[in-house]
Amino acid sequence: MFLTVRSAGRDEERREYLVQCAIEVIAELGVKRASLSEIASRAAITKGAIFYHFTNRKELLDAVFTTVAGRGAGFIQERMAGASGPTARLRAYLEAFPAALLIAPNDIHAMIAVAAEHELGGDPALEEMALAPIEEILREGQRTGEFLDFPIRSMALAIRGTTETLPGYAARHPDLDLTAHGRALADLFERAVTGTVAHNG
Amino acid sequence: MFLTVRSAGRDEERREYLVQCAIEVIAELGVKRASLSEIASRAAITKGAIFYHFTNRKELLDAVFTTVAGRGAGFIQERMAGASGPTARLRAYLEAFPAALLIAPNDIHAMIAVAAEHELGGDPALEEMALAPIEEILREGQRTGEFLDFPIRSMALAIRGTTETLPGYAARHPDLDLTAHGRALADLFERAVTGTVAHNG
Amino acid sequence: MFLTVRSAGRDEERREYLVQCAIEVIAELGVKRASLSEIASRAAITKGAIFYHFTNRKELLDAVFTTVAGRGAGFIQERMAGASGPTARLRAYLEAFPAALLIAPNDIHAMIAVAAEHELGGDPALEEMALAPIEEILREGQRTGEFLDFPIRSMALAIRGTTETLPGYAARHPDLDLTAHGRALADLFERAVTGTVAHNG
Amino acid sequence: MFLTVRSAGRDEERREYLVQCAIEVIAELGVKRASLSEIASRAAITKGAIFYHFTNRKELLDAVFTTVAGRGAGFIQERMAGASGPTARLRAYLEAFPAALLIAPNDIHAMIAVAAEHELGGDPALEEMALAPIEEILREGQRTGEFLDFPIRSMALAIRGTTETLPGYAARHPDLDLTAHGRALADLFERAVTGTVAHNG
DNA sequence: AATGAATGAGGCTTCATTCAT
DNA sequence: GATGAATGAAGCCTCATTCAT
Repeated sequence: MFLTVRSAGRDEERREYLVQCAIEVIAELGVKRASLSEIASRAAITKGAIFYHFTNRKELLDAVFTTVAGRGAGFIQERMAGASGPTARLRAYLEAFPAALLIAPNDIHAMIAVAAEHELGGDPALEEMALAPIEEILREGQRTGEFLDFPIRSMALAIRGTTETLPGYAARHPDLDLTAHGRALADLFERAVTGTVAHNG
Repeated sequence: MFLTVRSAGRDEERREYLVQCAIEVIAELGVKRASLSEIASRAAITKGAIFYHFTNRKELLDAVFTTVAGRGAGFIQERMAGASGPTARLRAYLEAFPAALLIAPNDIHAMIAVAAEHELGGDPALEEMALAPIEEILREGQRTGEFLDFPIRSMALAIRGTTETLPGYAARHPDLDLTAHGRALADLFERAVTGTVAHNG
Repeated sequence: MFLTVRSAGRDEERREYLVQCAIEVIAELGVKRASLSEIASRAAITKGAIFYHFTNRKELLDAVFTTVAGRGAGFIQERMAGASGPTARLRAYLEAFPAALLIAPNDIHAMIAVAAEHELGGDPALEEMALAPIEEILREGQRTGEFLDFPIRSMALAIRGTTETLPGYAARHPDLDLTAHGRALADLFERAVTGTVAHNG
Repeated sequence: MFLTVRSAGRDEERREYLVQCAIEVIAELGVKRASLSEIASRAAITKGAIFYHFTNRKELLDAVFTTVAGRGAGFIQERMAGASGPTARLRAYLEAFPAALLIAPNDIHAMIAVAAEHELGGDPALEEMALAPIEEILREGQRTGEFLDFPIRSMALAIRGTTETLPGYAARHPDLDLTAHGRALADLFERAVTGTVAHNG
C-alpha cells in the first residue's frame, strides 16, 4: 500500500515486523531453534535483510525482549490501574500475569525464553526492572501496615519465580485453568503477606 | 573376575569424573554452551574419549541430571528426615533447597539447567517427579487439617517456581544470604498454607 | 520477475556445477571417498556452500544420480532411435553402453557407483527402472517370435550385470577397445536370444 | 577345549575365527558399516585384539577376500570336477555360482562386497584370477572347435559380470529361484558360445 | 594374547555473519 | 532496502589406530 513512501518510519515498521516474526518463532520453537533463517522465512524475507535492520542476532533478541517486556508491563499496569491499596494491587498483579498468558501467549513465552538466555551473562539491570514493581507494592504494604513484616526481596523473588515459571508449565499443560490458577496465586500470596485472605471469606 | 570388577570400577570412576566435569561446565556456561569440546577440555581429554564412555551427548547429559538430581534428593531427604508432620516437613524442604545451593551450587545449577532443556524437548514425567514430593506434603497437611484448603497443584507450582528460579538469582547475587532467604521462604509458605507461622511467634 | 528468473538460473547453474564436480570426484574416488570436503575443494568453494544449494549429502548424491542417469538414458535412447525391431534394438542397447563409457566415462562411473550405494541402502524401484527397458525389448522379441524362449528376468539380469560391471573393468584397463567390446557383447547376446547372429554372416 | 595348548596353530585359528566373524558382519552390513567395533563385538573380543592378529583393517579385509575367494574357487572346482569337455565345464561353472550363493551366501556376499571396495585402487592381479578359469574354458572350447569364434575376454567379462552381479540382486530378491536362474544362465551362455543348447533339446 | 582407554583425523551439518550487486 | 551466495567456526559423531598394562 505504502510501497512508494520513503519515510524513516518505514524502517521502524520493518523492525517491528521482524521483531513480531521473531516473537512468534521463539514462542513456537524456543530461542535456541529460532535461527535467523527460520525468522527470515517466517517474515518472508532473506536472512541477509535482517542484518540491514539489526546489527546482529543479539540485537534482534534484545529488541524482542524490550518489546514483549514493554507490552507485558503495559498490560499489567492496565490491569492494576483500577486497584487501590497494596493488597488489591498485589492481587491484580498476580492475576494479571496468567491473564496475559491467556491473551498473548507468544509474548510471554518469548519473554521468558529470551530472559532465560539473557540470564547467563546478561544485563543484571533487567532483573531489577522485573522485581521493582513487585517490591514497590510490598514496601507500600508494609508502610501502610496492611502487610506483615517479611524480607521484601525474598517475597519478591518468590512472586517472580512463581510467575516466571508459569509459562513453561502452561505450555506443557494446556488444560491448566489459568484464571483459577491466577486466583489461587493471589490468595496464596495475599495470605502470605497479610496473614489472611479477605476476598475468600 | 577381579580384572573385570576392577576395570568396571575404573570405567565407572571415569564416567563419574566426566559427569563431574560436565556439571561444572554446565553450571558455569549453561547447557547450551556446554559443548563436548568444552567438557573434554575441562576433563583434559579429547572429545573422542567422551564417546568411549557415553554413547551421546544426550546420554552424558542424562547422567549429569541423574547424578545431580540424585544427590540433591538425597540431601533434601536427609534434611527432612528429622522433620515430622507436614508443617515441619514443608519448612525443612524449603530451607533445604537454598542450603543445597550453598553447599553444592554447581549441582543445583546444572540440575536446573539440564531440567529446563529436558522439559523443552521432552520428558513431562520429569516435571511430575519434581512436583510429587511437594504435593505429597501438601496433601498430607490438608488431610490432617494442619493446612488450609487451597488448590494443591497451584501451591506446588508456586513452591517449585520459587526454588527453581533461585539458583539463577543466587548466581548473579553472590551476596544473597541463602540461609536467611530459605527461612523467609519457609515462613512465607508456612503462612500461606497454615495461615500463621508458629516458629516466628 | 526478471531478477527471479535470472537468479533462479544462476542457482540452477550453480547446482549443476556442483553436481558436475561431484560426478568427477565420485568417478575418481568412489562414492565413499567422495566427501563433501573433497567435492567442495574440487569446486573451489567451502563445504558450507554446498549446503546452500543442497539440503544434505544425500540430496546432492540424488542429484548426481538423476543427472547421470538422465544423460545416460538420453544417450542410449538416441542411439536406439534408428533401430527398429527387437534384435536391432538389443544390439543398439548393448553397443550404446560401451559407447557412452567412451564418451562420458565420468558419468557412467558415477552412475554405477551411486546406484550401488542407493541399492544397498535402498530404493528397489531403481533396480527395476534399470531392468525395465531391457525386459521390454526381450518381451517384444518373444512376442514377435524373433527371440527364442528363455526366462526374461534371467536374461535381463545377465545383460544388466554385463554392462554394470563394465565401467570398473574399463577404468582399470584403459586399453580395452570399447567399440569392439560393445560389438562382441551385441553378438553374444544376439546369439543367446535368437540362436544366430545376422550381422556377422 | 584346547585352551591350554600353546601352539603356533592357536594364532592361525584365531585369525580364521576373526575372518569368519568379519565375513558374517560384512555379509550382513556391507563393508562400509563393518567397522572393527562391530566385528570385534561379533567375535566377543575387543577392538584392540584385532590389531594383535592383523596389522590393520585392510589386512583383515584382504584375509576375508582370500578366504572366501579360496572357498568359492574350491566349491566351483568341485562342481566342475565331474564335467568333461568345455561345454559341460562352462555349464558346471555357471550353475555352480548360484549354487554357492545358496549354500554359503555369507561367503559370496562378503566376497563381492570386498571385491567392490578393492576395485578402486586394488590389486589388478585379483581380477585376472577371477577371469582366468573362465577364459581357460573358453580357450579350450575354441581349440577343440566346440565353441564358436568370439573374443575371449569379452565373453569372459560378460560371464563374470553376470555372476558378480547376482549376489546383490539375490539378496534384494530372496524369492529368486537360484537353481533355475543358474540353469538359465548356463543355457544362455551355452547358446552364446556354441550356437545351440544341447541339454534342452 | 588381549584389554581398556584414549587419540586424532575426518565426516556431516548448522548457523551467524559478510558482502557484492 | 534487500537479495543471493558464500564463508568459517563450531557442533556432534565415527572410527581406525595406538599403547600401557
